[in-house]
Formats: sequence, C-alpha cells, structure tokens
Amino acid sequence: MARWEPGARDRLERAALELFAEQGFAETTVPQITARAGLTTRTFFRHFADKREVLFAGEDDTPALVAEAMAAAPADVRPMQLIADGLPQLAGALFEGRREQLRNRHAVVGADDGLRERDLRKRAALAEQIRAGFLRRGADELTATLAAELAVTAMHVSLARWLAADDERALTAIVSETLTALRTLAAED
Amino acid sequence: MARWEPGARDRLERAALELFAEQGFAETTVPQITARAGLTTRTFFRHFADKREVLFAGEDDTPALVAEAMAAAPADVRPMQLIADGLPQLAGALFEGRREQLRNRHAVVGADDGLRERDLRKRAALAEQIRAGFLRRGADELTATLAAELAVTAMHVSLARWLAADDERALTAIVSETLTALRTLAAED
DNA sequence: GTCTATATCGCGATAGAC
DNA sequence: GTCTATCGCGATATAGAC
Repeated sequence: MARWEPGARDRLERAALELFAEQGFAETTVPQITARAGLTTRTFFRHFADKREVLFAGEDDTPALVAEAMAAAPADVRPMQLIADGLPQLAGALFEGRREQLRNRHAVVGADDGLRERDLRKRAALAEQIRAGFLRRGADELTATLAAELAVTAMHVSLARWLAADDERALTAIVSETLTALRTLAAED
Repeated sequence: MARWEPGARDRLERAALELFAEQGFAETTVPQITARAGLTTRTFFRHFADKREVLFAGEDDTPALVAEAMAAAPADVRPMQLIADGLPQLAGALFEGRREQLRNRHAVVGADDGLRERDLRKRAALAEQIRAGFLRRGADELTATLAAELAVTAMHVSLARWLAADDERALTAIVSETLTALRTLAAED
C-alpha cells in the first residue's frame, strides 16, 4: 500500500469543481478542497499556483495543439487562410465532445471576476503564442498581432455561442460561421 | 479642524504610484501606501477593491466618453463605419497628450502578471459596453459582439504601437492605420 | 510539513456635511 | 436627523518562506 494515493492532482481538481458548483468559487476555501480530497493545503499549492488555476488545468494541452497546427501548414499559406482552414478543426479537436463539462466550467468562471481575469490571461497568452507563430512564418509585426487577436476572438466568441446554443450544431460549423461574419463586418462600409 | 483631511483617494493614488515606481508593485504593501498617505489600511480598501485597482482608477472616465461617442452618431451609421469614424478621435481624446505617463504605467502593468490580468478585465468590460451599445443601435448579437471585440483590439494594438514608437506620430493616425491593416487582413485570401 | 506575512474584509462607532 | 467618509480592531484566507 502506497504512503499516498496516486492521482492527487486529479482528486484536487474534482473536489474543487464539486465545491465550486455547490458553494461558489469565492466561498470555497483551499482547506475545504484539500479536506475533501484527503490532502493538505501545502499539497494543493504544489500542484496549482493559486486557487484559480485548478479550474484551468484542463486546458493545458492547447498550446501544443496550436503549435502543431501552425507548424503543419505549408509555408506559403497566408495568415487569414491559415485561420480559415485551421481554426474550425482546431476548435473541434480541443472542445468537441465535452460540451456539458465546458458548460459547467463556463458558468463557474463567468460568475466570478477573478476567474474571468484568469480566463482572459490564458486567452492573451494564447494570442501571444499565435502571434509568435505567425512571425515565424514570415508575417510582419502588425499582421501577426492582428491575425492572432482575430483568431483568438473568433475562437472564444464561437465557443460562447456553441455553449449557449440549444441545438446540437457542431462547433466546427459555428467557428466557420463566426469567421465569415467577422470578414463581412470588416468589409462593410 | 477636520477629523480627517479631504482627498484621501487622491493621496492614496499618488502614494501608491510613487511606491510602485520606487520598489515595484509586488514589493509594495498596502500598509506602506497608507502610511505614506497618512491613512489606515482599511481606508485603502474602502476606496479600491484591491491593491491593483489603484493603478486603473485614472481610466475611470473612459466608459462615459465611449457611451457619448456611440450615442452621438446618427442611427443609420453601421458598426464598422462608426468604428472607422469614431475610434481614432476617441483614442485621441482619451490618450493624446499623456504619452509619457501612459508609458510609465504601461511598463509597470506589463511587468506584473496580476496587473496584466486586471488590464485585460478592464478591456473586456469595455468590449461588453461597446457590444451593448451596438445592440442598442440595432445590430444583431453576433455583429455587435464581433464589432466590439474588433474595436477594442484595434484600440489596444494601436496604443501599444504608439507607446513603443520612437517618433511622435499622432495616435489618431496609428489607429486609422491599424484599422486599415485589420480590414486588409480580413479581406485577404 | 510548519510557520508566517500580508491581503482582504466584516463590524460597530464617530465626526463632520447637508 | 441622515448620510458619507473614516477609524480601530479583529478574523480569515492565501501564498510564500524555511
């Protein structure tokens, strides 16, 4: 018998999610989480930098998938083309199939200012990564920055629409639609 | 003689800014700030929700100016048109003339993760306000959301370019240029 | 694992403005 | 009087140091 059960990180995540849903994020303390998971406060902070982070640990593979997608495209594909071709698929790969779980998480995050801040920071970090990717592909500074912001915006707007929808439309389709709307809007005038 | 000096909020802001510049944000404690301002810790938290907020109090008139600009435009002006016409002016009104001050603040904010988060949240709140404005002007949900995100993105990218530039180009011109680049990018393919 | 600094905020009281 | 800014005390949680 091991001195400690394996999967501490997992149990912490689960316990936290449950408690956040039951009592709200701000009302839940780290000692409560660790008590439910059968661990100590110290252990919690060894796995997560702060209390918020436990909610965002699930998204940790996003950067790798993004990097992969950006590196895989032929060198002559231009930014907007890459976004139009790659973003719908990427969104599908990242989120499709976990709609209910993401809906819960979205509700918890949306209900707390501090969590929204963290969410925003993750999004900004992603934009920065994409921007770097476009620069590496030869785009100029301004184009790379704007394309990255555009991609991240399209992604999160699409995700929100997908989670809010009653029907079962594929996220992939919603992303494409959002991108089209964005291009129509920009062309307007 | 008054039991307390007036302008507590102002003194707190000033003291905080000084200390942040002298020692950095994370290294400055609220008791230090209140000591310098001649007040108590409790008073600080009655004026500012948390330590970060003291750095963003200066931007408090932005929402009013935005609301005014959106309400002033004729009803038949479409979102992209409104942005192209209004954003450069708005940016000028909000920031022009305080370049050095904004550069300092930008450096302080950029050096701390927590402050970046707060900055992002302010930006998100602004986007939400603009989105509501477009909805009130009759835009559909998706268009309103995208137009708002586009406007806020163009603004902050422009601001960053303006602050980073060596020359003395007007912010107004940079905003217009950024918007053009964004539209060119979106049209690409 | 333990110890500790300090951020955060609730409560009740008070002083002056209107 | 009522309202608002302020104060002192104290409780609790987070997060980093040892």
